[in-house]
Amino acid sequence: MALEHAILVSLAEKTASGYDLARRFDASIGHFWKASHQQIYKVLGRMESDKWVESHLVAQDNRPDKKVYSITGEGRDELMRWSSVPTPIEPLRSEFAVKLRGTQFGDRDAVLADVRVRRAAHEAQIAYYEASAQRHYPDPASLREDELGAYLVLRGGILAEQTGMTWCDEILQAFEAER
Amino acid sequence: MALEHAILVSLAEKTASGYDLARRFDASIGHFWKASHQQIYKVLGRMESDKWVESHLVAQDNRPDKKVYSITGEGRDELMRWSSVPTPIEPLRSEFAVKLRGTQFGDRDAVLADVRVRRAAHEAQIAYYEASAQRHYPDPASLREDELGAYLVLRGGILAEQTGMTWCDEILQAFEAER
DNA sequence: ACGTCCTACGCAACTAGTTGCATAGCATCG
DNA sequence: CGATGCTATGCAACTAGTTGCGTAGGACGT
Repeated sequence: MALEHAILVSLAEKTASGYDLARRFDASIGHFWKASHQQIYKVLGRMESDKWVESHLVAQDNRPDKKVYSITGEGRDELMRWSSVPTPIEPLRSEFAVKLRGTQFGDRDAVLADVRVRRAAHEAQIAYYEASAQRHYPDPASLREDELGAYLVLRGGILAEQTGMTWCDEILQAFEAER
Repeated sequence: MALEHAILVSLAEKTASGYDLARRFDASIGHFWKASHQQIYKVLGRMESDKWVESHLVAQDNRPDKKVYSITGEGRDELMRWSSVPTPIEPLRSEFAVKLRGTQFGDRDAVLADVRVRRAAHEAQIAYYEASAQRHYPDPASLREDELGAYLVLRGGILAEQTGMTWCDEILQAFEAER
């Protein structure tokens, strides 16, 4: 269950409400672990019972009250414990790969159109990540200790997207050669 | 729901029992879409009610009977329909990325040990895929039409694993430079 | 005045997938 | 002769995550 730990990491960086977390998950951390607000609220409730986080209500002007969560000592202990357990290697899981494998039983042109769409999506995502890297870490040679993790994760995203694009190109080439 | 379609693709290639499918999912298709035998049996039941597949019992010597499934016309129609719908782009999902991001709140050396283990796993997987490619597709320049999809999927696996290894190297380098 | 969007929280019902177990015969190894 | 492991199917209970809906107030445009 990485969602709990993703939330702990996020709260260790900065306290937040469920709503704030949902927005963070739409942005930085969420590029590598998606979560809907419903899921976040549900898990936050469980984490509060487990004493990993605690909350207090904050009244706001012209806005609904919010419940701001912060990580507890036990939460930090759990983060430490979790970091020392090897992460299970998550197998690849790609519906697109299944489709590609079954192209001969389907609509070949539709699959190729799909590849082109995916290639464009990878390209856009690379541009987005590159811009983000440029903005937050203009000098990767000298990163603060607390920036290193986030930077390396961003690098992982860039590498993965570039690979996705390369794969798309290889697929298009192979199908064109075949025709 | 790609499991249904992965099963349809597999059955379109060759009829199989649930048990056979489970073993195929441990081998070829399963490298890109894992499924337990329980999940496969469950889904096969649903697919039979939906008339996408049909089964008949086959008695065997010295072995339990088996229920051999084959794809129906409706199943092939569904495969065709599915192939023409764009595949939703599946977001990255990596517990390891979450951990890397939170390294400052955890046990740095344990995380680095984890990276080394993962690097070795990627290396082994590449060797396995390369051997598989060599054995099944020794001449990629001249593939039969029905081999192309499976070959390209294998290529995708190799590319992804290589990227995983590259990422591990980058992480190790960055942490060594920092120390 | 009305519609739409944003902040903010949450429940209920569902689907997908995991974990643990049960059954049952035959093979193989020590 | 007993343990282990393979073939073969499946149920039950659980967890994680999705989809759809509800509430409630304020902002902002037309």
